[in-house]
Amino acid sequence: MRRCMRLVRRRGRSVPSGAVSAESPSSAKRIPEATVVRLPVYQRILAGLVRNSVTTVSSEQLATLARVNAAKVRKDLSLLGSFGTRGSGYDPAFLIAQIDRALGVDQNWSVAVVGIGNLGRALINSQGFASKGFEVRALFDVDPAVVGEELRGVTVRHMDEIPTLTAAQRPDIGVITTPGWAAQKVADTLCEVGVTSLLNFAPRVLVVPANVHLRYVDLSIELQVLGFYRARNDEADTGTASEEARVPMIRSVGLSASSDLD
Amino acid sequence: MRRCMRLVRRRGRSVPSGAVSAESPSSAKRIPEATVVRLPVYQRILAGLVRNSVTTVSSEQLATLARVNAAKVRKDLSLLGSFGTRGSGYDPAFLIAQIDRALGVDQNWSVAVVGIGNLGRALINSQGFASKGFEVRALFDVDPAVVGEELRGVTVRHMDEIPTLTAAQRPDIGVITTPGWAAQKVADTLCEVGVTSLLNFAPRVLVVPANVHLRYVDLSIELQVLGFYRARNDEADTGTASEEARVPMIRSVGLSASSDLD
DNA sequence: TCATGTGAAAACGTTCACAGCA
DNA sequence: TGCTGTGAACGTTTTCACATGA
Repeated sequence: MRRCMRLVRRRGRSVPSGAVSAESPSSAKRIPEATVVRLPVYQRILAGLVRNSVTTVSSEQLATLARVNAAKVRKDLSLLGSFGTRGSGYDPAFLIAQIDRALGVDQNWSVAVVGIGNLGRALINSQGFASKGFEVRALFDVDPAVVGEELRGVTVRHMDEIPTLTAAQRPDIGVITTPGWAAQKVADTLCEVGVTSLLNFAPRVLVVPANVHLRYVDLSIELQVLGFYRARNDEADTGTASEEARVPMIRSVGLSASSDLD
Repeated sequence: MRRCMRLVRRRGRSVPSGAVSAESPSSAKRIPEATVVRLPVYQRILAGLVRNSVTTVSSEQLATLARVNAAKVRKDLSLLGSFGTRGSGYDPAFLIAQIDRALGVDQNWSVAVVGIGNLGRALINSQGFASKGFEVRALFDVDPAVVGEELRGVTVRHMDEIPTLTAAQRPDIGVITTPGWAAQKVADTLCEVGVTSLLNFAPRVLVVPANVHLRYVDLSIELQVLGFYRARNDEADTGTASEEARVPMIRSVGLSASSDLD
């Protein structure tokens, strides 16, 4: 069972200690996925600060707002570069620009949504897509009642047309919002035309080529996870603590403990 | 043969005294969150096997279907107990029952959805809720055009009615599908009536009491993460490997490496 | 003085490798 | 023989603690 071992890992990760590459400032260090997931959160918070004309923010403040540990914020941000000022903090507007660059937001990705049911429609209309950097450029379904419909200026086409997409028309990101039973076929089709980033909302484990990035969003898993903790912890302390337990917003008080979950 | 039972006491948070800090009385081992998230996936796969009248499954097979490492499957399952048979494997139906129990599925949680927009409607109609163990029992919104509407047999009420819920009417899980700006207020209200499990779809970091379990589902974060990897990796290896890289569908072939990221 | 940036340590999660059992 | 269950190794992520610099 070692046939299909993936040899090509991105940049050799066993970097000798102290190997600080003195080259391009942009993608100097490897950014762990855990950090990547937090960057949009920081970004969102920073945007709020900018709207409120805040011109300086410390890692401690940012951490409080993001409900994480301050050291984590510093580590995360330091991966992008040294953008803070010792003694005072970070400039929100500048930080946003740096995070944007790291996330590739400037590239304006095109998105195709496959499966125009309730969920698909919800996503198309959601904030998430409206946000900068993402544009819904193609919609697909198989239902004759839906094909031809126009949503947000984009006409729904039949799924059979996906294979006819040219390289120029090919979306950067494919979003799968079909029923579970249809998801694998959709993924296959999208991968075949060269889509390499997929976001799957269907309750199904998908098989895709190794070069394709696949992320899952799964409502029923989230519910079941909540159910798990509900069944475990809550039975122990039901009823108590609805008063004092409220997490303090007070600055500089360590909120280290409650960072992860809760 | 376990040499020390890790009585995990770490992360002394500043919980006021009197809180029930003792370890969980119900089950033996602590189940890490990473495992909890995978359990519903296994469960779903096992259900498919049962439908196909499969009576035995090995960790290797299950791992292949779930696209994870076989050792991980065994570790995960062993946390629930020793349910396998050496030399042959696991009984899918039995395993489902065990996972169900661990997830508290037998308890039939009641769910309230707050924010009956596109997304809320999509969720209400989705498979996730239809699945066993979850029942939408209350719907809330502020829009007069929506309040009074009936969805799946449940009438939408005004959010102002949330505080009037009795303990018996209180949902086990609250789902927040409002716009971002309204989410914190909704969370506060739900927490005040004693809801201790929240699933937040609004693009906002929420502050909740320490005893409340809060999970996030955030479309724009997922898109941005995909954008990140798209911008980083893909520019490097476009064009190559579009053939050899295809993950084999062959059963029992190791897929060890490619599970997590990528 | 104050907050960043970062080695070092701790915690956590995954994978290996194999003892032990059906 | 074949597969589970699990110590131990390994890799990743978080947190600590403090040197460094504005």
